[in-house]
Amino acid sequence: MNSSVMQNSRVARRGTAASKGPTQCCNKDEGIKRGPWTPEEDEVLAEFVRKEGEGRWRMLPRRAGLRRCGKSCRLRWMNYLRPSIRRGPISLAEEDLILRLHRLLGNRWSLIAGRIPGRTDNEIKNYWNTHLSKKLISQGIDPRTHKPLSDNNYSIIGSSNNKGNSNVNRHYDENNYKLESIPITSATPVPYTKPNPSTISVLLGETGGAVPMQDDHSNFLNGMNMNLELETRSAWRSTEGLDGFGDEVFSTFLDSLISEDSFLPQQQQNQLDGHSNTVDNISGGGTSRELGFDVGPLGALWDAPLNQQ
DNA sequence: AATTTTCACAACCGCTCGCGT
DNA sequence: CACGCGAGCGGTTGTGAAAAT
Repeated sequence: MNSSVMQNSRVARRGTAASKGPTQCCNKDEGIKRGPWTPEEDEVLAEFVRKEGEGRWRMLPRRAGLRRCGKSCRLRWMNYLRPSIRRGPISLAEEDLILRLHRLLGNRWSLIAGRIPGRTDNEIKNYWNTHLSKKLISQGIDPRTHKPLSDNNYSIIGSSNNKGNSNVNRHYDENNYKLESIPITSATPVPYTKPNPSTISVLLGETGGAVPMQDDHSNFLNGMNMNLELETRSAWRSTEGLDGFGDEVFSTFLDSLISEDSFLPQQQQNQLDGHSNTVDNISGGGTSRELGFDVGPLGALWDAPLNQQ
């Protein structure tokens, strides 16, 4: 996504509200093509966007002569054709950063992607679901909460290892990581709802589902005399109508959190404490700096409360 | 060698918000 | 204020490839 404003303001907003009806641009009739894109389609789309610029996605297919819906065109461009997209495997440094940001932000993939140049939200989401969540589990860490698995009755919802059966959640056996299928009851899915800051840790709870915010974040913010509401308000500013914290403030705030300099002492402290630490175990020494980021000086907070439950 | 299962990721879907009318 | 459009987000699904049986 290349709209940082949108990235920062359009944080997770899945909700329980009634639908506005079917998406209008994606009629399944009218010969709209679906499925994988061909090189020819890619070329047409890329050429058109190069000439005309991004935007007006709904009109684009007709104007470009593509038999795709606008949404599909936009997704293809954003996730695959954009020149700024970085190809190749996720590096250890990127993985480290994803982990840190996920611990801070939860499943807000576009926000996370916004801090990792060249990577898309979709790519990061996929990488998380297929690699990182399993990696954390194998190290005894709950990928939802970034806490030790033994603390929770653990289940993963939202893992993409659900191929071919959308009505099944996969439970990881925390000892051997085998998957077992459990039927979803009507009460199982947890729709995304905007959490009240005071009830965030409740929303994080044991039923699984999308995790909007994590209470270790709140602890660490509280630990810094920074109210959880700062983060919450920043993340949900669009829905709260809050203008007290600008995007640039939140951006700076995030930058400060991925600073390595002050992160290290906490890592060492955690090791001394004999606790496992997500980043410790996984990062392999990757740094934000390796990614070419200029991060701020405040990162001491990053890891402070992880094991203080 | 054939079939089944698992994995990885591209693409889709349903939903929401901002904005213009 | 209500409505529709354009756009973006996160969860889910589809599918080809690889691995296992």
